Amino acid sequence: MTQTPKFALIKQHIIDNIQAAKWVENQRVPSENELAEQFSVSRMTARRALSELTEAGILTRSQGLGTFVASLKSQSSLLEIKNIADEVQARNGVYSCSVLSLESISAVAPIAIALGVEINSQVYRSVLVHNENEQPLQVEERFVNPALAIHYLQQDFNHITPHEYLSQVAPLTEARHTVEAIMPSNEVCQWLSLYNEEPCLQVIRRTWSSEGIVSFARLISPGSKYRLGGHLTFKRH
Amino acid sequence: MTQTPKFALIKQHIIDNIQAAKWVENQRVPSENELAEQFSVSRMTARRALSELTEAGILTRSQGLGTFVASLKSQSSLLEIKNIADEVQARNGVYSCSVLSLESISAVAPIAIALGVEINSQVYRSVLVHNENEQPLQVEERFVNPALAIHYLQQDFNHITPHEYLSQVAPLTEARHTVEAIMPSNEVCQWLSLYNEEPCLQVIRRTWSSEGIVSFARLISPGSKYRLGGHLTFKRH
DNA sequence: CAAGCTTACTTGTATATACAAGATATCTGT
DNA sequence: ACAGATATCTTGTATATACAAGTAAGCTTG
Repeated sequence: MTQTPKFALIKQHIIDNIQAAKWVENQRVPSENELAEQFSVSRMTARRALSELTEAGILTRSQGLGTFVASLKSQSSLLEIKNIADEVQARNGVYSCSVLSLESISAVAPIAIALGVEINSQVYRSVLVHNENEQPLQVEERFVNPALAIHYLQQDFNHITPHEYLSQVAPLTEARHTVEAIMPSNEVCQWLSLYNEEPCLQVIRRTWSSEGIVSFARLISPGSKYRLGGHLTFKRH
Repeated sequence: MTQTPKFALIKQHIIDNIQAAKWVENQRVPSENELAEQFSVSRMTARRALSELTEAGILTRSQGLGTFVASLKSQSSLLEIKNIADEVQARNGVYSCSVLSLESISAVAPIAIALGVEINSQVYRSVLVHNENEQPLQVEERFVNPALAIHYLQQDFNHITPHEYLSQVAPLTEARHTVEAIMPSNEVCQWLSLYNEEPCLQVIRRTWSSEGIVSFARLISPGSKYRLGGHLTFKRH
């Protein structure tokens, strides 16, 4: 009947008022009943507009008090960390991958701690080089908790990336990353075929599933060939 | 009456089935009417459970077809880029800031293009050094579109960071970042008091408001002192 | 056989209603 | 003056109902 639903019109009205700075941070916005009367809709429809904007982080509500414009706080923005195979394909490159090592090793202290397993227990380790057009782009050294990915060593990582495989067998619930600029070790220089020393971007990623820590990975790329790109749009409407 | 609301129980039931892998990716989940009967609730209550899980990205719905378990796809995760003053304070450091330069300059081509203004028009430029415990931690070189932040040059950046000020005068709608590992120029080495060459993390950030491109910033930090930290929890329930 | 109609199921929008529960100001009795 | 009850606002949960609209299967008809 109506081209755009009524609740969407009310949402837009609220967003407009906030963006025009007529309603400022922490200011009260009309109540469900007021909006219902103002727009000649039922309370449930007005409620839907307020609820969805609350879910989107634009408003905050509190029972008994009312609904308010949310504070923007420190406006921290987000950087997306994508699958490297997807990234290469997205720019029409040819992706390939070489498995340099795939083994079970005895976990030394820092690795055992990072994986939450006992020191000197067996863990899986893989070293892959991701290539774009046959040129090494990133080396991935990964330690995997064998309890959560029993068949890790049997995988063919030319067909499925370690991250994809692990997401299947142990659905991720949490991830932590750190990004640093480092000078590569000699070993990494060899893996990446770097003849001249150059700074590299290192991403360290630890992933959790509901069962515990799944894996711990170091992703190292030469600064001249790789950058992390991020893109974020704030308020959706 | 009921301790936990009915719609929350239904949500939990669905999440449990997905996490137990009883319902897998792209599989259909019970319809609103089926859930309503199964849990002896009204359709609207069952609908709420499905809608909220859809909003959270756990399910996908399509009119006429049904509701399905969402695919995890490439599970790209997100890295938060925080305000550096907040970060320093969060680890109990003393934050301070030195303004090295604050001026109006003539925009050379690459800067004019990045800001979307005419070549050789005047733009604002600031160079700040952010310190933690009196030690330089990051240098911020920023170019600002004067049309969108007229009083930029009159600000006291010891009281408000450029990012905070710009967020106030021109609410951000979009941001793009790239993160790279670079070797610092001599100029940057001086600003950061680096005596030995070391790799640095460079974040380039462009920000948009509804009026256009607001600013273009280079944030450079020594690799030995600074890393970007990210943390993401996937499914909330 | 094939094009089009019907039917049954799905989700999407909208309403009217009821009661619960949190917050706040006002009124009341001591 | 103060404590407690009350009234009245707010949001939160839940139901029953109605119709709209997208999808897919089966059935009808030429």
